[in-house]
This record gives sequence, C-alpha cells and structure tokens, in this order.
Amino acid sequence: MDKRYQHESVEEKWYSFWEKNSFFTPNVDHGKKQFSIILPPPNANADLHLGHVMYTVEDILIRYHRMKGDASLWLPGADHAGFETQFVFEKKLQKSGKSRFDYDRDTLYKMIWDFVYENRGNMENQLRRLGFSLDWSRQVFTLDPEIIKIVHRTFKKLFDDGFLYRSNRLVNYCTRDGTGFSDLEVHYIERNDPLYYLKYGPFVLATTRPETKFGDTAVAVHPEDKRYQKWIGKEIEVEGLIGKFKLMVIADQAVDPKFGTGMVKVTPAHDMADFEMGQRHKLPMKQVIGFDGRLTKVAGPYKGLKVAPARQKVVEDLKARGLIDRINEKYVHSIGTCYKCGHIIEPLPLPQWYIKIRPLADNAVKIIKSKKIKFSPKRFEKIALQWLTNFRDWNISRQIVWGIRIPAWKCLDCKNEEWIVTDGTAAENCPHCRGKNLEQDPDTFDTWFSSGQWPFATLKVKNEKDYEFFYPTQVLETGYDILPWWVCRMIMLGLYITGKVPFKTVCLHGLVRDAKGQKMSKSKGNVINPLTMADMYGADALRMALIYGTAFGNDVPMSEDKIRGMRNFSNKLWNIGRFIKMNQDSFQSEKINIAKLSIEKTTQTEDKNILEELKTLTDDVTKSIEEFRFDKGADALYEFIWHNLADKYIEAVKQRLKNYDQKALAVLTCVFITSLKLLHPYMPFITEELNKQLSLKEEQPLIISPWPKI
RNA sequence: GGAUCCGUAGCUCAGAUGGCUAGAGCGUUUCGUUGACAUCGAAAAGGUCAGAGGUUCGAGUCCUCUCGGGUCCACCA
Repeated sequence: MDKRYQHESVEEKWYSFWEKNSFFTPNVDHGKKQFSIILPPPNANADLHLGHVMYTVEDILIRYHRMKGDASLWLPGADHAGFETQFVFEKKLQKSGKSRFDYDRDTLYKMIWDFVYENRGNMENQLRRLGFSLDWSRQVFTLDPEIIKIVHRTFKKLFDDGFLYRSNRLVNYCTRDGTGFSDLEVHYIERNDPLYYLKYGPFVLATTRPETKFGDTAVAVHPEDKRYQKWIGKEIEVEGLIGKFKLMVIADQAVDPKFGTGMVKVTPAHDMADFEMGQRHKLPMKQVIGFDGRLTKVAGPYKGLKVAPARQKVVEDLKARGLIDRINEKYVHSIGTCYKCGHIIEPLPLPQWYIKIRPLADNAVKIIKSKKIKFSPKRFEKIALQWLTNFRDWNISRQIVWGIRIPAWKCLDCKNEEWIVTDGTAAENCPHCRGKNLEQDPDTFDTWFSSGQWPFATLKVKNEKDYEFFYPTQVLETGYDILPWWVCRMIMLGLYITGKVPFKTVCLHGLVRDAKGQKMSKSKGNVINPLTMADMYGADALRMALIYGTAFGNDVPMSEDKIRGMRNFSNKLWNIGRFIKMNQDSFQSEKINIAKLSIEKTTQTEDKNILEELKTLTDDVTKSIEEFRFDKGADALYEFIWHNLADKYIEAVKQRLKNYDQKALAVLTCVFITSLKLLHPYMPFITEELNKQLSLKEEQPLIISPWPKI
C-alpha cells in the first residue's frame, strides 16, 4: 500500500465495478421492503455545480438502505429545462451573430436538441464521478416520448375535469425573452422611481407610469372617499398629449384613499390591480405596450419607443404642457423583474392556459396536515403550507419552442373560440364544422408542469410493475429553494393523478455558499467547481465536506480548506488501513492464521472500551441517517475513527501488536472494518478499497454487505 | 406589512425533550519525525454563549422585549 491515499486510481475502478455488477439496479421484489428516491433531474445541457454534490444525501440514504437489504432504487433523470436551456442556447446564438428569429420553429428545436444531446453525457459522467449509486438502467429524460405522453394525458385530464382554463388575463411577460411566466418566476426588487402627480381634468393623481396614460379607460376612487363622492359615475374630460379624452370616475374598494391623492388612473391592460378593476366595472382594455416592449399605435406619436425612453419623453412633454402638478423624486417601490435576465416584467394581456390551483392546493394542504407527507427539518412544513395556501392559478403556457408542445387546437374556419384538447394525438377536424383547417397552440408547457409529474411519470414509463412497487417513493430530497416551484407542484399533481402522495418524506438541504456564507456566483468569482475538487482531493473528501459540520437543512459554507481537511481524513483512514495491513503481514510471517482471529473473550480494558464505543457509534450513525441528520453521523464517524481509534486505541495496542497479541489485531481489524461499513454511505470509494485490502477472507463488497447491528 | 432562519473561541459551524469544568474543524503558540500517517502526534492560549428582563433548584438551550444580519412572500397605483 502507498504511503498516501491515491484516490485517482481507486475511484473510477470501483464505480465501474459496482455498475457492471448491477448493484445499483434493484429488482421488483415483493418479499423486500422498497426504498425509492427519484433524483431531482439536473438540466441535461449543463455541467454539475457544487450544489449538485448535495445529492450525496440521497446516496447516503440509498446506500444505507441497500446495505439494510431493502430493494433500493435511486432513479436518475435529466430535465430539458425549457426556458433555462433555450436562454442559454440563445446566448450562444447571439455570440455567432444570430437570433432565434432567424430559424423556423422546427429547425430551432432541432438545433437545441442537438446542443443538449452533445452536453448531456457530461452531466451523467459527472454524477458517476461523484460516486452516486444511481440505477442507470432506469434513466429517463423529460422529453422521452413516453414522458411526453404522460404529460399530455395529465393536461387532458385537467381539461376534462374542469381544472384547466384559457384566459386572456394579464400575464407576467418579459419583453426581452419573449415569453410569459408564472408568478413564481417574477423576482421583485426595491427601486426608486419618481412618483408623478399628473393633472387629470379637475383632479390630480399619482402614478409611476405616465407612459401608460394612453391606455387609461377610467379613473378610480375609494367608494367612501368624501372628496370625490359627487364625481362617482360622472365623466371627466382630460387634456392629454394626444388630444382631449373622456374618462369615467368609478368607485372601487381596491383604491387606497391614503395613497397619493386618493385617485388612481385605471389602465386595465398594464396593471394587475387595474385589470381586476376593469373586470369588475367592464372597462375596455387599451394596450399601450406591445410584446416587443415598445409603445403601440395607441400612443400616437410615441409609437415605437421603448418603455423607459417613452416615459422620459412623456414626462418632458407633460411638463412642457403644464400637466404635471408635482413630482416625488424619492419614491421607492418594488417592481417585478425577470428572474433570469433581470429585465422589468410587463403585465400584458395574452391568452394562456391556467390551472385552477385551489382545489389541487387545498387537497395538498389537507394531506400535509394529516402528516401523510412529513418534512425534515420540520420547519419546512410550515413554509410549504404557507405557499400552498397562497398559490394563485398557475400559468403553464410558455412562448418558447424548447419544451413539450401543448396539445390544443383551434379551428380556423368556424371562428369558434372552443379549444380541442387531445392526449397528444393531432386533432383531425373541428367538431363543429368538421373543417380540417386546425391550428395548434404554438406554446409549450412550463418545465415545472412536466417535472411536477416526475415521481409517477418516471416510474410508469419503463414498466408498470416499477410503479406498483416503488410508488409512492420514500423520500424526496432537494434544496429548499425549489420548495414552491417543484415540491409543492409534485404534491399537487401527484395526488391529483395517482390519488397517492408522491413521496412520504420531504427532506430539504440548505444552499451551498462560500466560506463567508455568501452565495456563489460567477460575477463574485467565488465559485468552486466540484469536478476540479473531486480530481484534486477525491470525490469522497468532497462529499464528506458537504455533509460534515453543518446541521442538515442549514446553508452550507464551503471552502477548499474544508475539502482539504476531509482529504486529510481520507489519508488518515488509509494509514489506519496500512498499519493494520502491516501487522497482518508480520503476523502471517510468524505463521499465525489471521483468518481465524476472533474478538471473543478479550480481557483487556482498552479492547472492551473500544468495542463499547463502537456500539455507540453504530447506534449514533444509524439514528442520524434515520432522522435525516447526516451531519451528526459524519461528525460521530470522524471523531471516533480519528480520535478514539487512531489516536488512542492504536497507540495503546502498539506494544501488544509487536508481541503478536492476536486479540489486539482481531479487535483492531473488526472495529475498523465495522467503521468502514458505517462510513461507506458517506465515503463509498475509499471504504470499499480498504475493505478489499484488509479482508481476511473473500468478503462481499461493502456496497452490498449488511449494515452493522449492535 | 407578514413569514422564517441566524447572532456561541480569530474564521466557519455543532450544541434533541433545560443538568457534570460550553465542543469540533481551520487558524495561532510551544514541543515532538529511525518501522501507519507532517495530508501526523502531544500540549497550550482563546468564549460576560448579541443585550435586557422573566420562568426554574438550575438556561447557550424555554418565554418576552431590544439591537444587529440573512432569506422568502405581498395586486405600494
């Protein structure tokens, strides 16, 4: 054995050994308990980042249960990550001077498909590199034809059950990315924008968006506001930049009499609250801002200007005409931006498909409250409930090509507004006029609509028996940051489609941050590349560094120092092994049959002590995995192996070993091998290698050896 | 405005159901390498557990308030 642990030569060897022997592939065996986890699918086109190494937690659970003898399935997949991927691809196009508008839909789709397929293998090999014991034989992709079928069927069922509707309400639209979003993708930021007090006929009212005044279709006051009582229901004449126009004064509860002058301009096409007021008062909509982010012809001479310059120009002209009463320059409010590109989100009227979320969410709340789904750490239950209680209808339409096309058609001949929804097969003719001139909705699904069906979809595609045996899955483990995006939606859709919970326990880890607790980002330059770290210090060290020392569920501060520390631990393990091996060899050269060594009836105090401590360790590690406190197990193992076993016990028995004390070698070997078993879920490679090196007889590989019992 | 997490040694963090002189890693200081490991060992320094009040025989641990951070949510025109 080398003086130092050389992870390079060990890790690859063992992964292919495990994979070739199908240890990752459980059979459907009703005689066994099942333990199943669906891997949160990484983006197919992207490399893994440090956060993905938190999958270690799932690997710990899977390896532990596999050793316990359960039929343990960890099912890998890849996500097409619709908008995210198209965004990345468009950037790439940009670099070569092209844009997505240079290609027709099918060509663009094909180009992205090729792009993703080129990169997909990277991600998969990186998962292997980190030692994750995933069942590759059951691997799935969100754009596999069978998955698409399931997603289509879900859409149709929602439609048939009345949980789906088409609505021309305001959608969160990013004019730069050219697509609408759900509420979750809008990122609100605090910003200073002047609050303009504009003269509106006999009144003054406050707005931050003077450029939308061309879209006003009323002014509103609070119904009980004394100042405006006699005007309610009357029409006022307003002098504007493009001539005089008339507006009705309406009364609505939504108006806050304390804000501004207590009067608000109503622009139903560009403000969520105004839109709702418009609905209540049957106001017309005038769209001032187009989907290209420029003012429309409604704005007369201002047509074609982008929003920001338009505002400037409008303010300038209003000032010149004496139509601005005053300006509050210090006004601060929160404003919606695109979570991806940071551009301001425009609420724009666009027909989209919405899921009626209340019945689904209410059911999810009921299930969680009845403890059919548990959360770990517990505090996340409250957060999930808060989300589920506040969800509003979910817009699942996206104006992008990279995704699953929505299976809905419209007849172009009979002008019927009715949609023909299928389970994916192309609609052939209009049920009203029998016409064949049908047009499919050009939109695709929100990625989260398909990944929200992941637990049952992945188990149904290959083999119905998998679904029967492995569903519901036992644990869903992911970062707490996607609790509303993903976890809540899986619960809602899982319950709706299968009538069962998709998983029994939700286990949420914290975010990996830098050594100072700051978010890692390219712009800050504090990103740690997991593959580089694995190459330098070993995958085991990297895995352990992420688990050790931080209470599970809290954010994990990470530094190269910490990984190096765990590399040192690997080396410590290695040298304990080397010490044992050295003694085994010297015993053998004295013709002692080390295969027959036994720990029975040892009389030495130090032997009894270490064996007693090993019992405690076994108990601690088992409990900490069962309770999802992986950090406690890691701490206990580190402490025991380094300080109890190496520093104290080994030092205590060195003299006995020199004298060929067989009990000493027996106890030492037994304690160490047992520790390796307990450590194997955390650090699979080095433990497997050491077990092989030290085994006295032909032993099973650790990956399938039985979990130690007290 | 609401929710939630956090403030413990120089740094990063552990410290279920309150109970022996408050712990670890890294860092610092001193000493130690001829047969496991310098990616090591032995020892040491270093904390009014953010602050105040309360419950208790006893509080880092429970309650209230204050201060200081982080994160998330909300249709602030």
